[in-house]
Amino acid sequence: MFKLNRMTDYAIVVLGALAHRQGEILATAQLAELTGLNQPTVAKVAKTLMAADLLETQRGVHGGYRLAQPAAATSLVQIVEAMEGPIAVNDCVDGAQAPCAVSNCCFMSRNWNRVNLAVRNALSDVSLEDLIDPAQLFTPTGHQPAADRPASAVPQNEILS
Amino acid sequence: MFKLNRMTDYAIVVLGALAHRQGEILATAQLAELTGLNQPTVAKVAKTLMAADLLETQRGVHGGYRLAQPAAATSLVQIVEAMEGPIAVNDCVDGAQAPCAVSNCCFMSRNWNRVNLAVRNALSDVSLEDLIDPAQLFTPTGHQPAADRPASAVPQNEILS
DNA sequence: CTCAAACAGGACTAAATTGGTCTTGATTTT
DNA sequence: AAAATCAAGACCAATTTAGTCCTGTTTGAG
Repeated sequence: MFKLNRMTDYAIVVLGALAHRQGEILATAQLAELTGLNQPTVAKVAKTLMAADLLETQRGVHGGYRLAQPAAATSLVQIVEAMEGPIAVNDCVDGAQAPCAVSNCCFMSRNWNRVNLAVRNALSDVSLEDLIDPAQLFTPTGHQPAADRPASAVPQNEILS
Repeated sequence: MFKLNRMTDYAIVVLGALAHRQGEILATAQLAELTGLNQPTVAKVAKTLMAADLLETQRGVHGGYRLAQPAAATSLVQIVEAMEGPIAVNDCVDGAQAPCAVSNCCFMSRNWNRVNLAVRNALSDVSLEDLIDPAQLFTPTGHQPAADRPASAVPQNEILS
């Protein structure tokens, strides 16, 4: 447990594909093909990443997405927070989405913040470039999408495996 | 996000109560009263903590639970792993519960393991004793359980807040 | 100027997970 | 023997997550 959402996994693969074709604008259909995800899923992920300014978009015919910044400049914590909201191991932590229900906040708060910061630092030390290996990624012989297998039996995130 | 389960929060409060009454054997009913949780919830949490050898039990009349080791010797990672299983930010990591679906494991595996280890270390650096403050915890004037409020509106984990 | 390709934004449904309760049985003390 | 207590697991409800779809807007090509 303590696992990232599947959508976050997808985001990393999509960003990886864009990093591999550095600077190019890729449409969701192309990204879907490169990553093995379905096009609507790619679109959803891209929308979320747009809201966090991790992607730039070009609308209209021949539109698509490209990285807003180099892969080396994008840290894992940016991606995770883009997809899942602020890192907050519980509601006692600064930045948690649900506010403390009791007005004089948790007496453990200081310690939880310490834990939270440590976790956050662990993620910020890793860049998108660190995470992907462009040489092996998104090549024809690499990974095959689960196109011919029942969708229920094979979750899409196995492409990360 | 990246949040601990509510059950893990409960576990910490229960362990905190036991740490406060160091060495004493407390029944689930007593723990429920001290923590503001319901007795069945305490029982469920205690069962899980038993399975991870974080508690010792005494059955029969005047039975109950006590810490299996001092609070300073119990790290947060032990508690989290007891309640949620091994720390695994995704399935590409050693120790993940779902195995890699592709046989030659993820090419990102090495990097994910690095991330995972960093997160795990962040949790192992904090002991149960660090986390709780016995002086303020479980005193009559401390926190009042959400007894008179509708259960649906107020999740039990606000006691951590 | 019109059409088609592509993104924007959000609503919606289904599936999976989590949280909480309950029941039945075993153990120990009085 | 009875009462108090834990053991183990089944079970349902609530929440969260994943995935799909629809309607609108923008842009380039013909």
